Amino acid sequence: MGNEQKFQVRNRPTQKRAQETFDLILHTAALLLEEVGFDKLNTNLICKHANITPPALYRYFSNKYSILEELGRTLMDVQNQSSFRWMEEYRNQPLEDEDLAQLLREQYVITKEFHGAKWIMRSLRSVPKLAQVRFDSHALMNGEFTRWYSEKLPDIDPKIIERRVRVTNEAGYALIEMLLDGDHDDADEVFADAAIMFTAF
Amino acid sequence: MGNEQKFQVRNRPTQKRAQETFDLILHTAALLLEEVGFDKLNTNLICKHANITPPALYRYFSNKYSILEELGRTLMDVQNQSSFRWMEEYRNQPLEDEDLAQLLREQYVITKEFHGAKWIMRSLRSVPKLAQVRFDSHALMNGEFTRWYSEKLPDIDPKIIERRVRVTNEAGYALIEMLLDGDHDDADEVFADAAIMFTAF
DNA sequence: TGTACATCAGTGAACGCGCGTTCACTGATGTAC
DNA sequence: TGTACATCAGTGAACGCGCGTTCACTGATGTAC
Repeated sequence: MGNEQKFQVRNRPTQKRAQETFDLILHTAALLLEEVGFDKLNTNLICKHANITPPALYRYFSNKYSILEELGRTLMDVQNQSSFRWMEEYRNQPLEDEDLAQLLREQYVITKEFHGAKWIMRSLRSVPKLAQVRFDSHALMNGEFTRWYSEKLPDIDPKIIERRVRVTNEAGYALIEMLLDGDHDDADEVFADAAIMFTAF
Repeated sequence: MGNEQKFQVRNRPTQKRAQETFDLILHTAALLLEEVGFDKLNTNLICKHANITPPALYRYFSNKYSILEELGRTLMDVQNQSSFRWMEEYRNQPLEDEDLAQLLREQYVITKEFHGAKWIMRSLRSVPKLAQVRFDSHALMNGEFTRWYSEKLPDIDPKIIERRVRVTNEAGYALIEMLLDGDHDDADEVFADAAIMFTAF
């Protein structure tokens, strides 16, 4: 597909002023996502709120999808870094329910504090052009977790571990999205329950 | 909000011809969703494929959201009916892993066969105007499942049951969405694993 | 260290396409007598 | 049972708004000598 590149970042900024504009666009977009949601977000609106003109935005991003892609990569990256730290910490320890709950809680907090995260996660789900970002990230994390568990549980078939990691990760993300929707004031209990459920394996 | 009604069905058809057009629009939209996804779907496109003119569509639906809403309600309803049947069947029996796996599998099959279901579920997640459909349906099912489990487990705090039902239902839907994404050929095993996980409660 | 020049960054204004939406109309269906 | 009339269903054509996108330009930053 020759037009795939249309959804990548166009020019990475080089000068300091350019870097500021680049960041400003991403930051403004994230704030606007929180305010108006994904479908109402558009490039003109971002420009208006960022006090720049469309061609300035257009220099760096082809369209709103490429902005979302950039935000999505950043969010996934922040989440993944947290998982890596957790894996490192518990590499040589026995694992308990509470430890898993801790991981989920931390993911939740990180995501909650990331502007527009709710919408970013949703659009990574629902926009085909962005699905790749989510897919790559999940594939990476599933792989890492599978290796990590395999070290801990060398006598279990890695294929089974892989599948269960996939199931728990997917469920974990879904629960975080559920809680981000608001109206749920029992995040801690939900994660505690989920952790019990996950360690059932 | 005075414009809330804009996303409801406008006129329910009365005559036979009208009913056919109404159904044709929904059916065409569902097929198109499978083909082009949610963002590329629009009313003009639906009209073209259904061989009708825009005002004909507009007589019944205000816009693509109201079509999605109708499709969403229907899908949720079909899913829920299946859950009701399952609950009825196992009301007076002890529950085993395999029974839960059976429920999940049936939900999966039903959803898979419903045209455009993947996109319908996704848009119910990501479009705020449609979120209510999903919310209502989940609230209903969580309530029903909570009552059902409470009968079976009278000595457990209903509040805990409610939370765990919520967690498992949300996870269940997420797994179905994951599997609908394709590239996963191990649906049966995933559901078997999930059932083990869920019965851990 | 200053200046001349090249490149980078951003502006202002416009344009064209596609989408939702409407208007005035024709044709189809149902109903009263 | 037939006909006259009311209402329902759908057409054809157009329009206007908003969005993405571009063009020709000005101003800012970096660099070579």
